[in-house]
Amino acid sequence: MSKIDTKNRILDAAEVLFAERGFADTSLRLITSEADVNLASVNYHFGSKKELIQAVLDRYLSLFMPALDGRLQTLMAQDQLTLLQVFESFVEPLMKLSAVRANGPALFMQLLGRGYIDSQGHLRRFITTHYGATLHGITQAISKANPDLSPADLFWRLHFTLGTVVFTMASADALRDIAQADFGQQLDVEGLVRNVIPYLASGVGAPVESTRLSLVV
Amino acid sequence: MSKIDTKNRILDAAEVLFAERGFADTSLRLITSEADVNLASVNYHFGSKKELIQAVLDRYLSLFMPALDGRLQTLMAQDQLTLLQVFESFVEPLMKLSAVRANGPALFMQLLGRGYIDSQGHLRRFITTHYGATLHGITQAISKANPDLSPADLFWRLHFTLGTVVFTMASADALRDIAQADFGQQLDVEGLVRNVIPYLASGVGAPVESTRLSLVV
DNA sequence: GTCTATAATGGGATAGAC
DNA sequence: GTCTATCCCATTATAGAC
Repeated sequence: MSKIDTKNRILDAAEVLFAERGFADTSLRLITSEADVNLASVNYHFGSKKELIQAVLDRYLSLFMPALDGRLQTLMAQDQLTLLQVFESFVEPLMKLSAVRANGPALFMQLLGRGYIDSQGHLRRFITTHYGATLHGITQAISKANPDLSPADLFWRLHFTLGTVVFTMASADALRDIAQADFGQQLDVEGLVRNVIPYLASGVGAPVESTRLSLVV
Repeated sequence: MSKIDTKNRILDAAEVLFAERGFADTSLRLITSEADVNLASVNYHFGSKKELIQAVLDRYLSLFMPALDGRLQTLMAQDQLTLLQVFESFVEPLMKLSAVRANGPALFMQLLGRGYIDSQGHLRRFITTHYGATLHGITQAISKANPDLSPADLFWRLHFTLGTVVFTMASADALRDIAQADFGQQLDVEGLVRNVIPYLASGVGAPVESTRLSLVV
């Protein structure tokens, strides 16, 4: 096995620890000892812990977002599309993240969940400024698949969906252990993702009337 | 206004900060200065930061869980019940948490989300050991409302639901700000909860066949 | 029960030799 | 680029006077 450079050793160790323990609970000392590199090298290569976190996330985002973008554009060229199709278009870009490393898809989703909850809105801002076009493409595709949704409903349901996915992925390891112990079920990441898709599509496509009843003025 | 005792001053300050910033990012120094009590009093009254976190959560859990339990038992006495009814039975026990403090319902949901993601499974274990009977009642009610779900599907979809709710609530403040700015929409907590219910009910009730199609072997 | 003072630990970051 | 040594800061927790 060839020796990989220090920078990538740090990234590889950091993303696993960040995904498992969250950003705040992962010290640079832990990362560098796991990566078997010197403590000072993090600051040399990345400048600070915060910049390391961004680098870890962007290794995935810079692959995932353009791939998703392409998928969505293909989809939008169709006359008709369903919510199921929209959500299924996420799967392949996600699974291709195994190019970064074997369980890249799971790590990415876990990091996304951590990032959205941990730091107060840093990640949200980073994504909307850097990948705003792709995000807009998502809302357009869903709008086309379900034109009945008002912009406000669409906004909320997209965030419900995000919550479903990132929370599930953030606790995926624990949940799969339980499913294995209690039901003898073995799901890999793609199986888990495909398991959640009908739930998402059905939730996003739910009738809106009952929502309206309880709006507060 | 009457002077409340130190213990409750700590609890009141702690839960707000925990909900806003997460457990790891909230120091005892911040809590005690916000509560205007002495730093050492946390350890005197609660023993440790960890026990303070549990006390904060149990102030709500000890009210919410029995109330939900009663609701579910009433529901189970009916001949027929729908998923919407099951999820709507959560609303009143949740809203009654405003007895603890004005925005108790929102705080509780945010703390639940933080707890499930932050500490690696501590909260999950705490809830399953202390409130296992109520959790079992939830699965029974959903099973009765939708007998087609296999135990494994039910397990997954319940956790999808949990993810939807806690993630939404953990970022509720930011999301409501955005909804206000972009759509002029003002939702209070109950409005938000009732907004999410059709999504949940529809997701949990989604057909299971499409799930099966794409399971990976 | 409350306070001050301090212990003990672990964190991020950096200077400077190699 | 890498390493050691160290700075400086913040944390939790506690001892002991009041």
